[in-house]
Amino acid sequence: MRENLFQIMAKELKNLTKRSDNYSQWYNELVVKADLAEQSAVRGCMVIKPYGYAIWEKMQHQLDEMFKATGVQNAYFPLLIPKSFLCREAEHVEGFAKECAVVTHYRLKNDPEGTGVIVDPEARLEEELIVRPTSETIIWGTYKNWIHSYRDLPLLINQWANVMRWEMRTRMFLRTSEFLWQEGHCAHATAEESEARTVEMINVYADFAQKYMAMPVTIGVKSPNERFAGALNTYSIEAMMQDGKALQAGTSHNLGQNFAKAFDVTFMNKENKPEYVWANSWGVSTRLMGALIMTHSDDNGLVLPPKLAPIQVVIIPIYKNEEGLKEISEKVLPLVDELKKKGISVKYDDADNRRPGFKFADYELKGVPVRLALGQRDLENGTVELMRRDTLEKETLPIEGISDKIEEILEDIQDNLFKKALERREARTIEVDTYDEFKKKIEEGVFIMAHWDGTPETEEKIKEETKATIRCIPLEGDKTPGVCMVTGKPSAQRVIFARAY
RNA sequence: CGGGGCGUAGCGCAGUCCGGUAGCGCACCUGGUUUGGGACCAGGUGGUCGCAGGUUCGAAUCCUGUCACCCCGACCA
Repeated sequence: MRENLFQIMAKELKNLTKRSDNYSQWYNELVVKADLAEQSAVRGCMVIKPYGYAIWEKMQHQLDEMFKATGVQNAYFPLLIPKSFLCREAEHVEGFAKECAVVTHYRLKNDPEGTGVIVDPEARLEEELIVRPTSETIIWGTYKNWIHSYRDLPLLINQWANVMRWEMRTRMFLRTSEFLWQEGHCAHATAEESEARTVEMINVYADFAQKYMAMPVTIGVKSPNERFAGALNTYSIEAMMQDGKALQAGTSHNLGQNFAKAFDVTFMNKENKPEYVWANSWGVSTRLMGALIMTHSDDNGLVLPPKLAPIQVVIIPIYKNEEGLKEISEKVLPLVDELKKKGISVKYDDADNRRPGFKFADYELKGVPVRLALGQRDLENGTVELMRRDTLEKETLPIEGISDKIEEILEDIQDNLFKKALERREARTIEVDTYDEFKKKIEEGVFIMAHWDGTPETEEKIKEETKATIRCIPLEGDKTPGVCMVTGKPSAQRVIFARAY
């Protein structure tokens, strides 16, 4: 018989590093039990529940501010893309064709041979519509009408939207059929400007990941095999999950003039000559939620960095009767106000239908960074019990000045989570020089820095034999040349190999 | 699309081999006692056993078909 999450976690999943076998089960249960999301009735889709969505909203809000600081504006484009649009860019359509949902009809009718409704065969669309898997095509189809002169550039637009990719296999947050994301689409007058924008945005993502999600990432260039369909070049941020697998957390693509040519987007330059514009696109998705969960969580549940926690502090009263609760509330309510004035989101959970022990476990499961507990004993001593979610350490502190202390601890938790994740990644990143050693080490769940001859064939061979791919060619760090571990041909620098989600 | 698994109460499952009153835990409702780490006692509500056929006096159980979902592959900016 199946016990509850905690028993399962305790029994089967005690050691994080040994988790890889059951990792996906652990992850799924965590998403469901922490009340973030659940599988929907629609194949491969999920229902994001209020608590999960609150985290996403915090991410959105922060990203939006960062985008706007670079001059980007928000807009919105249609969900449905005419099939002919999608086909304009050859590589692009090839990359997405296998996973597109298609709208073919616009009407239903009563089933003449029974109850219920059927698709009305009379109502077939002349041209099928594709549910957007990404919006490059519809957006460049639109930009054609927006861009005429060099004075219209740069055009810096972002949209928050849902997209659909009919993936064969799905996993909550990491790869769902429908997902929420933002996609930025910029048009520039020169190749240099467009490249600079592409790099700027991957840096924004890296900043966000590290400062807000407390998740260390490596910025790098994708190998040709992993490049976005229709791009000249793809930059990505790559993160390591607790099982040592890699997760691509955000991408920024330099599209060159491919889409401008496909959609005939030109502008008059200062010399009054027509030129194709230079394009880039960049996006992050609800996959970041998955990354957040898999980077920090432990067997007690979610662990949220304070900067993204919908509830940063929860206060739980411990009392015997209504009188007791009243006394505690008198002490707690001014503290709640004080914390709110500092901009800290705080929940005072005085619901009397749950016992304190239940609440403790429940808020741990939800990843609330700081918990205060206040009972009769504390009232007498002028103290409060504080527990921090990252270390699970409890201490009893004077209630006097506790709000300053909390502010401090929240910052410390944020830093500590990043530090822990960084240490883990460093401990599990190794340099390897022979293919034999590579094959052995890759089984352990590590990032391997190795030399590669730069050819798709070699990468393909490694992928087939080891399931590891090149996550990225890091922009920073060691640039010492060497020889490819497989072919012995020259290599410009080490690249990151790992198994990926 | 291959290989494996599963479908029984809101959730998690037993029962299927060997056909014979539809079960358990959690949740929910009522009452009481509780409340410093997921409370306890008593009582109660809740089911076309995925769907469709077939065999049988009788099917959750056997047979045929079909549809979901999950895991492992293939696929995946």
